[in-house]
Amino acid sequence: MKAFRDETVERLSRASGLSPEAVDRLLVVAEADRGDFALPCFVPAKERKAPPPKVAAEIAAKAEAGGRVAQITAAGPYVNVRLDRARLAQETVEAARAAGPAWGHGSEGAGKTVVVDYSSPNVAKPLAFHHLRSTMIGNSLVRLYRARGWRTVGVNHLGDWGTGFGKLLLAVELWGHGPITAQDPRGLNAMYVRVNAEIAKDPTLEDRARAWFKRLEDGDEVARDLWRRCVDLSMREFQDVYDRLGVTFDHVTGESFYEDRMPGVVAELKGKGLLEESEGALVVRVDRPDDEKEVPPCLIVKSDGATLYATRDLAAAEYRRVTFHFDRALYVVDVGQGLHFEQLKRVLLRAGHPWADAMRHVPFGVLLIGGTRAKTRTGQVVLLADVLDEAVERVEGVIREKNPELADAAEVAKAVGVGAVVFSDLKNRRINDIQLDLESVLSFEGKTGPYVMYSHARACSILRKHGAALPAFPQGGGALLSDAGEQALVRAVARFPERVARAVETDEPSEVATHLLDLCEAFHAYHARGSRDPALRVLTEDATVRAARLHLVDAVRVTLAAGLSLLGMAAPEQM
RNA sequence: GUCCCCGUAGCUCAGCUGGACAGAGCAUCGGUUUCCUAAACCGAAGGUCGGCAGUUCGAAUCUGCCCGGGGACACCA
Repeated sequence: MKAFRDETVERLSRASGLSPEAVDRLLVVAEADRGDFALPCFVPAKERKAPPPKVAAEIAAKAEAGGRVAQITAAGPYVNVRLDRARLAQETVEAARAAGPAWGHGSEGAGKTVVVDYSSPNVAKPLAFHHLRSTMIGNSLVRLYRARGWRTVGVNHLGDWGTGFGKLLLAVELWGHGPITAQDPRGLNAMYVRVNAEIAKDPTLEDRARAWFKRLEDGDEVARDLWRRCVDLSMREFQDVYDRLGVTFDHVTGESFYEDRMPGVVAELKGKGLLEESEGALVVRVDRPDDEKEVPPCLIVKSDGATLYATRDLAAAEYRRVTFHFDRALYVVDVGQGLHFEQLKRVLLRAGHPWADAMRHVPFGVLLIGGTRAKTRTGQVVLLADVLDEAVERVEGVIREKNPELADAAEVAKAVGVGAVVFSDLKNRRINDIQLDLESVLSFEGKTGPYVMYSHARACSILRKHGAALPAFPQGGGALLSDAGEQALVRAVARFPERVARAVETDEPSEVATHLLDLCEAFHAYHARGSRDPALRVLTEDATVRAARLHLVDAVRVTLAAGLSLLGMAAPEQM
């Protein structure tokens, strides 16, 4: 598609006298029935002090069609461009099939490194449904960046340190370590919920929890031992869910990993004269004279001498910079932490680290339950593992009903069930808050993961039915893929790579998800019309037509498989 | 109080680096299975793009104010 756009720009540039850059800025993608591209002539008309329709007519008259451009016509104030669709069909199908799983890949990230911090759950709590967001958005971003040539480093920054642990150790002091010895992660969580409830009733317990964390930080052996066992227990449970989701990391480093680096961070800030005492604590002021808003100081050391997560994030940022030399660092963390990352970046900049500008908070909306934010502390959670179980079970039911012959039904149900949950999270823009609505997460009709996977399975089914290897693309076959249904597929396949690039630019996996839905819609409509008219089937009588259509279906299959993979989903060949 | 995000059909959303008539899915109603998987397709109905100004040849898209919802604002992460 890029070659087609470039050529369009070149021809319009020559005809209009505008620079290629100017044409490229103005050129829009037209709706299919109007052509392929359109050039609105309002801006050039203004410069020439002539009416837009006149300018459009002049440009259209001067422009020469040819090559990849079939037709250039004026329509009111617009110049419409129609591409050589036979050529577009052929080049697109050939490019997609040649690329295979690498369709959509690009090289603009070559030589650059991105560190992606995602999932990063707190230890001693189970993975709840809302953890899906950071986990799957981050997982997808890693795949997307890698596809566009970046070297990627996926980091799981476990919350295994902090006052939360003090609370847990306090709980053990109060009620014993039963859940730990019993290897019972849910019991551990119940204890965490209970201790938070107790603290809410009796605020003096808060201080005792802080004291426990201080003991941990000071290296107290009892505290250390309990802590280690809690972390191990949680990690085993996390890994189980990550395996089911197909999520992996390059570096799993808890906040505790930075424990011995924290004094260095504090010393650095002190050495640069940035630390100030405030109400017994040490802070760095990060407001600037030209600020239009208030940016409160960043708290580095608490009044009892213990550190905070800002301290650890500073240590982590410096560590990642030194270790991975990143050109970009993403933090896939909910939108509520915007201020924290703003402060973090400002502290680093004040400390003379210009690379901090490469840090990007990639925010996402929170999960709402009954209109209010889901909180693990109050125990008001839906476990992620339970949702996955439920989804897989429902899919098994659907398979029994619709495809009882399916050989590896259990495996397929796992893939489709998990895919349904994953896709429900990735299909919308990150920033939207999401209401917990299991019915829509577990529905398999309409714009869902199973719908996309089903499209892929149907494409595979047609190719399987054909049996033999695909014949060569027929001479002049592009012209056989010329009707509206086929052209819609060609366009969707052709535009896939630019959507992937855009997903990376905007850190937005939903760019890919919505594009796949568009493609699926076109594919199902194309597929269904064969029910009415055998001549419109892919596997039709005419061998030449059949060959051209098979190539197109294979290009669709390649695109769906590549897209699903970028979203971190499986693409079963049957379901 | 200050700041951030969101506000498009009954519900969930797409469209938002401004461009030709605002699109889907779910739900509702009506069709399609001797036919490449009906997890599908086709059709009907459904919208003051939260409101008011402004910028512009042109605004769902940009700016300001207001309203509504969510969130952040130091010793939690």
